[in-house]
Formats: sequence, structure tokens, C-alpha cells
Amino acid sequence: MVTFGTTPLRFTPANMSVSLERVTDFLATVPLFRELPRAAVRGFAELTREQRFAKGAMIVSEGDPGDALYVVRSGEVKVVLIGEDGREVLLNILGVGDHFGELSLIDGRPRSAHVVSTLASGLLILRRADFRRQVEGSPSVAWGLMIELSRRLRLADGTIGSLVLLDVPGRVAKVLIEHATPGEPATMVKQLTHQTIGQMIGASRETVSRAMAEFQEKGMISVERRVVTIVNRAALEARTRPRL
Amino acid sequence: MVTFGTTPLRFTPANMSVSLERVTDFLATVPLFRELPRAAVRGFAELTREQRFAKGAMIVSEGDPGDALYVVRSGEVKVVLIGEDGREVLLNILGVGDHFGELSLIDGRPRSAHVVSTLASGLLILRRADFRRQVEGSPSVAWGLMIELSRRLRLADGTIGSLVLLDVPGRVAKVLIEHATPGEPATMVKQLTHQTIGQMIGASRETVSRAMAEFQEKGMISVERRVVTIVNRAALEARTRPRL
DNA sequence: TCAGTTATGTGATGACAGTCACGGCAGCGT
DNA sequence: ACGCTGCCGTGACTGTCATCACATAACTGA
Repeated sequence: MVTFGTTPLRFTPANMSVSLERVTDFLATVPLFRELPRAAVRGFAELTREQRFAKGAMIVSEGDPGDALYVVRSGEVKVVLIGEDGREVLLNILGVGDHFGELSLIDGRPRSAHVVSTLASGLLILRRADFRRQVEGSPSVAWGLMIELSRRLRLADGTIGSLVLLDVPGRVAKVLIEHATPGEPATMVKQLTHQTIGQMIGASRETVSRAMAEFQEKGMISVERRVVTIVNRAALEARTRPRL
Repeated sequence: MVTFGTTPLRFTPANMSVSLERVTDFLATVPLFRELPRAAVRGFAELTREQRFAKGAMIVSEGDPGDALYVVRSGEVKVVLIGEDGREVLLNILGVGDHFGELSLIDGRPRSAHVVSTLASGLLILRRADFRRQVEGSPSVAWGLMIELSRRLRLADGTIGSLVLLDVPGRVAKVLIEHATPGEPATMVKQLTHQTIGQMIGASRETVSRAMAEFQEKGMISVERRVVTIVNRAALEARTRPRL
């Protein structure tokens, strides 16, 4: 056990508040709370507890009654639907500063998807009653939540459009562009396996592989040790439109 | 011109307020404003103007700067994405009491879809600045908006799941169930053309037609003069799961 | 460095569903 | 009643993509 001098480390008011300040510092960087005065952020931080999850752990399951909001403090999680045949649909990948679980918190309905940690992760957990009280007193948080929900709704509608209007290579092109980190003239794409891309766009690993091979042949991207570089963004974007 | 006695009908303060009360009555029935005290609803009603659209009229276009919320007072509209090849993806059908346009209003981004009236329709229009001020002063409207956005997000995620996990007959079955008006033991489905269903689920008219023919053969539904009756709901629901 | 694991490349095959083409049927307005 | 228009049913053909089956390459940790 870790000790300080001769006494074991405990949560005393003193080190609690050190931890509280650290949590507050962190929450203040999260877009949802960014507009808030520090005292109000501390109010949220006080209502929070942290829990750690191992890689691969199921954090919430579809159908669970949901009464907490989660903020990713470290690590990474994925939001997935899982079909009865075991196939996974990847709705979202969330990193540090992202949050999930607000839907159940807002409408009181069960969780609509599974959330699984893809890395060892630390999550801040805020329970329903507390959260609602705080939000009612913080118009800026309410507004921030609406902005976040709007963003996700636009993304989801865009995904629906792609699934219906585009063939698999088109959907792959779209994912590459969306995950490009803007560094001109050559733009890099963060590490995504073909498997993962396939689960995002409803395609098999093999078909994704073939699409990327085609893009390489045509000089639209180049792949070096599994890191993708976008060479010809315009051509990729063209692939993003329905073919006539 | 319509007249009262010998003078033409004009918008005088007196008949304006009659109209205002009617608009207030109507808004009070809309879920978004239902929790609000009547005076507050009247506050929103005052900020509103009504506009009529002919069947087929484009109400908002994707990419437009958006600065108004629309409430359907009469008629019906559809929310669609339109591919460059002209194919349409039907995201939603909205009837009396439904509203749209809040996304742009919340996040200030351009409209993400087209909205077209499918019948002659009357829409109440509420412009951005006014709306935001009113919402900040009405936590219950803010909460109602969040609930509505949550509902749509759940629906959208469910649609994405269906598109990826289900074959066309499965998606058709899902639409039939979702549009069933609960009247046991036989459940009816409101009038939807095969074309419309196809646009909702990303399938061709012909394939929808074949799926429905299959359901009839198997005694899962029956069709009488283009009105669909669900005969065996359980079997339809079974079709809604991924096949193993 | 080496073994084990995880990710990728590619061919062969078949099925689901889009497209084209056309015929029939129903509702509607004159 | 009659034609018009829009919706529906079905056959034939085709293309995209999932699946299966391997081979190979790249990462990981002792």
C-alpha cells in the first residue's frame, strides 16, 4: 500500500480537495462546461466520482436503465450497436473530454447503445438527479448540451445519407476525409483499422481493403507502415458524391 | 374581398389579438411548449408569423443559412436529403404540431437537409434572436428541446443500425411496425406508398414491393385496397432481427 | 530477436438487391 | 363513362459486395 510517512493514504478533506481541484481543472477544459464560471464547474466536479475500466470492459449496455452522464478523463471508448448475430455497428469513438450517456439522463429512457472501452480508461460519472438540478441552474450548460446534441444529430443524418446514397468506396473516402488531421499539403489520417472503418460504414473488412487499394493505385492516398496520407483530397471528395 | 359589413377586413389590434389567442391555443398543444404557463406561450406566439406553402414547395434547402424555427400548424412536410443524382433520402415526415429547424437555430450552422411540403401547409415561423432570448428565460422549453433532440438522435441511431444490420425485408418490417396504429388484434398502417417506404429505408420501390408480397404470402400482413393490416406482428418483429 | 497475435491483400463464388421493361389496376376529374 | 395519372406486381439481367479461404506483413512483448 502506498503510504505517506507512517500513515496510509486516505481521502482526507485535504487531499480530497486537491483531487477536487484537479477534476475541476479537467472539467473546465470540456466544451460542455467551458462557458461556466469556475465556481459552477466546481459544483459539477463535486457531484462526480471517477471509475476506471480495463480495455474491453463494457461500460453501459443497451437496454440498461440509464441515470448517469460519463465524461472520458483518460483513455478511449466506443459506442456500438450489437446485432443478435454479433455484428457490430460503430456509432462513435470518444476520446478525452468527450461525454456520453446524456440521452438517458435527459429523457429517462433506457440506454440505446453499448459503450465499451477500447483502452484502459478513466471516466467521471455524474448521476441523474444531481445533473438535472445543476443544468436547470446553468443555462450555459443547457445550451452547450443542445449544441452537442445538434452536432450529433447532424452527423447521424449525414451517416444515414451516406449509407443510402454512396457505395462502399464512397463511404470509405468520407471516413478518411472526416478523420484527416489538417496538415497541408499532405494530410494524415489517424490510425483506424480496416475492420474499424468497416464497422463504421457497414462494410466488410475485405471491401474496405479493396477500396483503399484502389485509392492507392489512383494516387489519391498513400499508405506507409499503416499510416494513411491523403495525397489528392479533391479526388477523394469527388468519390464522396453519388455517381451519376 | 371578404368584408365585415361595409368595411374591408384588416388586421386591427382587435382582430390581431383574436389571431394571437388562436396561435397561443395552438402552441399550447405543441409538446415543446406544453409545460409552459399560458403567458409564456403567448410570449412565443407574439414572436411568430404564419406562412403558407403549396404542396411540393421547398420550405428550406440544405446549405441555407438557417435562422428560424418552424412549427407545422396544418398540412404535412417531409425532411429529405437529395443526392446529386436526384435520389432522395427521407429522414422524417412531420405533421401538425411537429417542428423543425431548431438545429440551425441552436448551433448557427447551415441547414442540413431540405424540407418540402407534401400537402398545402401552414407554418408558424419563429426567428433566431427572439427564440434564443425566450429559451434562455424558459428552462422548460430548453428541457423540452433537449428531449426532442434526444428522441431524434435515438431514432437516427436506430435507423443507422437497421441500414447496416438488416436486409431490405427486415427494414420494411421495421417501418410497418413503427407506423402501425395500435388497434388489436389487427393493426393498421397509415398510407405509405412503396416509393416512400423505399426512400425511408434506402431501397428501390420494386424491392419494397417484393418484400410486401412475401409478407402477404406468409400471412404476416394483408393488403386491402392499399391499406395494410398487420396480421402477425410477432412474425414481422422476428423479421426485424438480423438473420443468423 | 523470436514467437504469437493482429492486421492486411487478394482470388473465387454466390446472393441480395438495383435497374429496366412492361402490364395491370385504382382513383380522380371532367 | 372515359381517359389520365400515379401506384403496384413481376420477370430478366447485372453489379456490388459479403463470405470463405489463404497467404503475407506488421506489430507486441518477453
